[in-house]
Amino acid sequence: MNIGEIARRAGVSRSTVSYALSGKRPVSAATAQRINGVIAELGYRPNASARALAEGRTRTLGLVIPPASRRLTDVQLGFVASVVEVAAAHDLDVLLSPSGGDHDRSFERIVTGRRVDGVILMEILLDDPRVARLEQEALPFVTIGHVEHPGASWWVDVDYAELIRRCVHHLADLGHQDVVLINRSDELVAAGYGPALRSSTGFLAAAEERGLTAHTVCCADEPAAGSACFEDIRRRWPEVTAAVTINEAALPGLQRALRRADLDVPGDFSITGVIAGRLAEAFHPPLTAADVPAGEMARLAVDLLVEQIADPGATPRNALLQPAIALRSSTGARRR
Amino acid sequence: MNIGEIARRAGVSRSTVSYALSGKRPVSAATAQRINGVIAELGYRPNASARALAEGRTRTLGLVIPPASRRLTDVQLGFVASVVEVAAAHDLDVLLSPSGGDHDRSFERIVTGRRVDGVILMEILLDDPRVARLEQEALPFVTIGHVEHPGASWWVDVDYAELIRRCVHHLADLGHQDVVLINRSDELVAAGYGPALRSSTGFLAAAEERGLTAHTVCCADEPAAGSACFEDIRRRWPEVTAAVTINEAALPGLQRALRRADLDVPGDFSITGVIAGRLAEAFHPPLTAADVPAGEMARLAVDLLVEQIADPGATPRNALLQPAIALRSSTGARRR
DNA sequence: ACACCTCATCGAACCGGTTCGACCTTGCGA
DNA sequence: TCGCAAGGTCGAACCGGTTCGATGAGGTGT
Repeated sequence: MNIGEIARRAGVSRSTVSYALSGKRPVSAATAQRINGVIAELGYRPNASARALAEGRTRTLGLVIPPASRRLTDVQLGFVASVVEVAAAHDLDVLLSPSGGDHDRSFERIVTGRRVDGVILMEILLDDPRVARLEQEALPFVTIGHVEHPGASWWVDVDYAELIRRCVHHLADLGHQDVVLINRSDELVAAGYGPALRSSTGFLAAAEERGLTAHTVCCADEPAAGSACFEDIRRRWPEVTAAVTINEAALPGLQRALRRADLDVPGDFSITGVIAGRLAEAFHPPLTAADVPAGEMARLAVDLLVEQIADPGATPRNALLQPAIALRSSTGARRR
Repeated sequence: MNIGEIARRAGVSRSTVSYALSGKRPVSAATAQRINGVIAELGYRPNASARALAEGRTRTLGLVIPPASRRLTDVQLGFVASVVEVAAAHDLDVLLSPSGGDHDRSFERIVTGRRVDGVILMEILLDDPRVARLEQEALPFVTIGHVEHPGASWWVDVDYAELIRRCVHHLADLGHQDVVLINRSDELVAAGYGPALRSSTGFLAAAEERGLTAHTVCCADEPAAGSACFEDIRRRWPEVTAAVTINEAALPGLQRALRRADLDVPGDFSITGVIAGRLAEAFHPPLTAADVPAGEMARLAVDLLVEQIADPGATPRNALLQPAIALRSSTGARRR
């Protein structure tokens, strides 16, 4: 079922079939109809590899995800699904590449082998080697999160510093004096993971603005660590009455530790932060938190990438999202 | 940076470079070294599209996932991540295609355009049109779940009927007389989703074996539905003392409803079923449940697919997994 | 010394599309 | 009536690899 076969059966040349399909040159109505008839009859579709070779583009986007060993968070998973869906709307396919901070075989295969027209890079570090690699390869790309000094680059990010700042102000308004930030894992912070670092600076800055006493702790991305972390906080700083967190994976553990300590939320202790809406709703009570808009980020990322692919010379654009904090039931006035 | 350029700089023909790279014909040590030197210097990698066209295979697997609109469950997400990782170990890339029961554009693009060497089909229905499509296209594929009458086909599945049967026996051993199955959504059941149907039959059969009174309900895949569903159960069958479920998404709602009804687990009410380990641990108390081994399923699925691609004439194989039920703390003796 | 074989390499064809330039009609205006 | 433009089609080149058959150089056996 190749284009030559179609041409033969329709009694025309291969180029005429090609033009009938692409519409890049006029084809007489009679011929077009004959060709379309044959195509429909045989269920023909052009071979994607051949087309990619000839056109010099693959109609495929690469999506670099964190390695599976480090479990993807709920937000990240929603993001992946949305990217695939938005790309499909553009008639683009999505190739997945699990890759740690260092560029591994999978990443190299996609980038150097010209398997994709552009790349979306998830969970980038403040100084990410893969960014340099993509620039060197002159492959269009959009990062989720931005590097420390995003000269002229394309990215989409959530303004963690600002969101955390708002959370702190919200707690201060409620009368809290002693607050803690439950950050993500040590390793991520050490590796230079932007959201973790920016949350931390935003948190400390806001606490200072409002004259609060602030502590920050790192917590591995799993329930057990959440419990341990909370107990640690109670032991070290018993005066703390509210927590801000961006660590979704630790929430179940946090919940359990709160119950064990027989603390009522928000009566005895307030919790807020940046949390996927679905998880915030699942908490008991539902969490007052900013929801990372994974779907919108995916749409923006794909749109930016498509724009960049269409015109590689365009001046880079970016988007810094500031989703609103949804008021639910986990924050209340200080009461001790 | 194409193979001609490498050949020119190494002073050999294109075919010699190709043979040096593939090792399919001997190349003298001196020439090989010269070629490798040039390749390393220029950072050359063969163009994936050209190679795919020439070889007739893309070194890419297609993974058909449920559409993003229907949120992927935790297990499914773990599965996707594992598939990508296992495929990467085989030096294969993974192309994602969101597709509902009906074959849509994305699915057709992947299948007909020969973009992939084989397909893994998630969440198939008992009678799935996409299976027929793949057979017609003579494209190797492995299904997750099996169709009603899997003549000679390749698949991997979890033995829901058996697992649910064991759950019921476990509850019967603890003295429970009245049990309920909280199944997945009406729509899925109506569409002929295998695990839902097989869970139901396994549940009823086991209850009969042990002389239990059994009820089954469907529940949409979201927390709110879980609450409503549980309240409905209490109202209709107040004598029920234990539930078996495969609906992970409803768990948070179930949890909330239990608390509202002031029921202690497992003192007043026992819960078990087939649940992702991570979610089972997050429940309060941790759930006694069978864990769907997403990682192992992914490994098996990819291995089977690779085997089938290597030898399309091989006799089909399949795997029916029966993971053990992990005893945690959500089931106890009947006490009323 | 000659035939013969092996090893290393080359050139050409091929995979299945796209695209460019050329060609032949046909219709229109001057 | 002739010239020219536009419409429709074709053949050939090209994208960047792989693979097959042929060729030449060098070594061996008789």
